[in-house]
Amino acid sequence: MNDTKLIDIASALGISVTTVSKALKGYTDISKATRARVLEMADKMNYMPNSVAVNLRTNETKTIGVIIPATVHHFFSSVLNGILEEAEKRGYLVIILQSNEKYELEKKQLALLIQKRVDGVLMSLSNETDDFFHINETIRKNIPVVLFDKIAKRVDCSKVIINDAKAAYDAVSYLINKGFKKIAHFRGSYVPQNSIDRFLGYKRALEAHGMEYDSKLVYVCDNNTDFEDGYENAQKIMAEHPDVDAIFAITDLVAIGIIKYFNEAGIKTPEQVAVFGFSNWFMSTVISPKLTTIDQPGFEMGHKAVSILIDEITDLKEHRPIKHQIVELPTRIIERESTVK
Amino acid sequence: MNDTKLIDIASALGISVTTVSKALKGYTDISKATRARVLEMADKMNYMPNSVAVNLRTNETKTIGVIIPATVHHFFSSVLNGILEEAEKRGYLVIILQSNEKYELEKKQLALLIQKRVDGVLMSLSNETDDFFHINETIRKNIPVVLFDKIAKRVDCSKVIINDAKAAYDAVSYLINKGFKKIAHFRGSYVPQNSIDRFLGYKRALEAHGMEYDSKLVYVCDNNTDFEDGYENAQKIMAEHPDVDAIFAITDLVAIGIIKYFNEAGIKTPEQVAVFGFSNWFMSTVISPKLTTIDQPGFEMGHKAVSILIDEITDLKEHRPIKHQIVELPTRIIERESTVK
DNA sequence: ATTTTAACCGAAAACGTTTTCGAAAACACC
DNA sequence: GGTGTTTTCGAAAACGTTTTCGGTTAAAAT
Repeated sequence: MNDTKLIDIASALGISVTTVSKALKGYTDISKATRARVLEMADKMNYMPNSVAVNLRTNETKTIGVIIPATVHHFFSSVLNGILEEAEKRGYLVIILQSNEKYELEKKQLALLIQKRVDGVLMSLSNETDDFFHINETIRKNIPVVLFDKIAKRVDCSKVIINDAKAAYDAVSYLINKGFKKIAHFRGSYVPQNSIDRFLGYKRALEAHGMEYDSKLVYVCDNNTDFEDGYENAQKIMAEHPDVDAIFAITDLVAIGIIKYFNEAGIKTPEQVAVFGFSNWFMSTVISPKLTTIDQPGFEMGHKAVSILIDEITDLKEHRPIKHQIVELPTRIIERESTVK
Repeated sequence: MNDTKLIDIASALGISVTTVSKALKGYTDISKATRARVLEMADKMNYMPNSVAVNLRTNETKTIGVIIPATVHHFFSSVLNGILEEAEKRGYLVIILQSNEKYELEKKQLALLIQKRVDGVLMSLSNETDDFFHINETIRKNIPVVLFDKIAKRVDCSKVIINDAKAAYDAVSYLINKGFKKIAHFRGSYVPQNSIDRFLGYKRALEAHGMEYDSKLVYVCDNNTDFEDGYENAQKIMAEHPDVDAIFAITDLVAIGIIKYFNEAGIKTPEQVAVFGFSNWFMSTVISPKLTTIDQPGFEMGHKAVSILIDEITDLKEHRPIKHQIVELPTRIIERESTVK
């Protein structure tokens, strides 16, 4: 254990800790000469400031907390990637917590982060979360929060999102323009905003193009971890509505479940039924036929969210007013085989 | 900002900070009565200890650092999942850093973690890493390190691994027993231990079954982020060795690249050429034909690695001798369509 | 009535920094 | 030689805890 601290440098040089500290931090009231001596000695003794002490004194930890619903998830790991890169670039470390889509866990973890004195928090809400007191409390405590992807419209903070409704609208419009007549939707569960918005986009696109919305063509897939849901509902819809000719799925995972079933049941995609996914996961190029989907820029989302968060943190520190922003990242249709005859 | 501290409780109750602190921590020299009063007041004032101050005083941060080569990677995100779960259960937070397979980054990040005063470090080495000074230095500073998956045999610390050589040996033996005669290997780059070990397992299996090892049947795939490498080398091998009848790939990603090419080129899998992957990524069930592969227990690996690390941290704290352990997690063959005719 | 013991509490130091403020020294000017 | 100015440094407080050690009081024992 050769942990050198300020006092070691000070006594080695016969000067005070104050002077050493100031020399290292470039204060101007230290002469060039002693400053040089300090720098040299610090280097020689391999000095590294004790972050914990610095944190206590400066009241900032240069750490941000991140709460996501899951890590084993292509989209979220992309976001994480963006977060880590941008945070590192700006000199912040990041503590990750995963809520496993549980509201209670999410709440507990947020409390943990606050206690750890993180400088700010990045969150994507769990599917269960429909009460936002814990988030509002955090904001009230002057800890900046930025929400991404799975957000709550009613919380007053910065957000980084895609326009789920528009993306879904575009997807379904695309299908309509391709000539598909009976378009079903495999939606997600009822609470998350994305799920609602994508459903609304689906519905609006139908109505905008003079097609009748039929609630019986909407199936709920609320399992996020495997493609069974898509598989089973595909089976079901073909029994109940054998004349459906396209399905817009809430995620690539669901879409892949659908295609899996179709492949096994000998239902041709896209000839008999076209399939449209959402998110552009890696595996959407692995499945055959390759999946048409919406590209959801996870990496950029992580980048942007960190960037906004750190800006708010520094604004707060310097007593500048912080203005919340809602950034909407563009999405686009990735056309592949599952929708082109 | 309503951050209550010990002194707030103390003055509200007309007692000293010492007493409050002791009451909260259950010291026995505080009367039942005042202890109750303190607890109640702390609850009422919503007291949460300032971790930074505690850290400084106790000289531990209850935080562990994790350095992995990549986050957008099915295996590593599984490990991360295990790490997060076990760490949370044991009251530790985790700081994630990704090296992007770069040695210099890995080194810098380790320094960052040390400066942050993490209590221990979990690492999976980058592909470039062939110098271990930074890790040995960390250990010398009495910061426990446990390596997982991509380890260095020469570093003296605990490790959690699979037996890559044996797993590869089993895979190739399986192919041999299935009657495949000309088995190629798509290996990884030359530095990482896994890559070496899987290659050795391949070679030994051939030799053990009286088959000749031919270095011309070994192709190098050193790109870890997409399946192009597998795709291109599949193309190449079919030109150079059209009579190959099985390929053992170093990862599922490479295997999927191979199958993709075969599907496009009309080469039947497994009829003409069987394909064997490694890791059991999610997408190995998405590809058609479904991929036979080796199950690599990422979640358990994360779990175990954290468990060992925290044990070492507490042993160290209580001045017990720490004994390094090498834990080898079992793997097994997942037989799917890509190898059964 | 005195001593012993136990129960309860608090002063103070410590963890390693940062920053304010004042003091000393050096220099300049008349 | 006095006055003012600049340069350079350090003492000390502060951040919020934890823990040691001693002190006070009350109860128990003699």
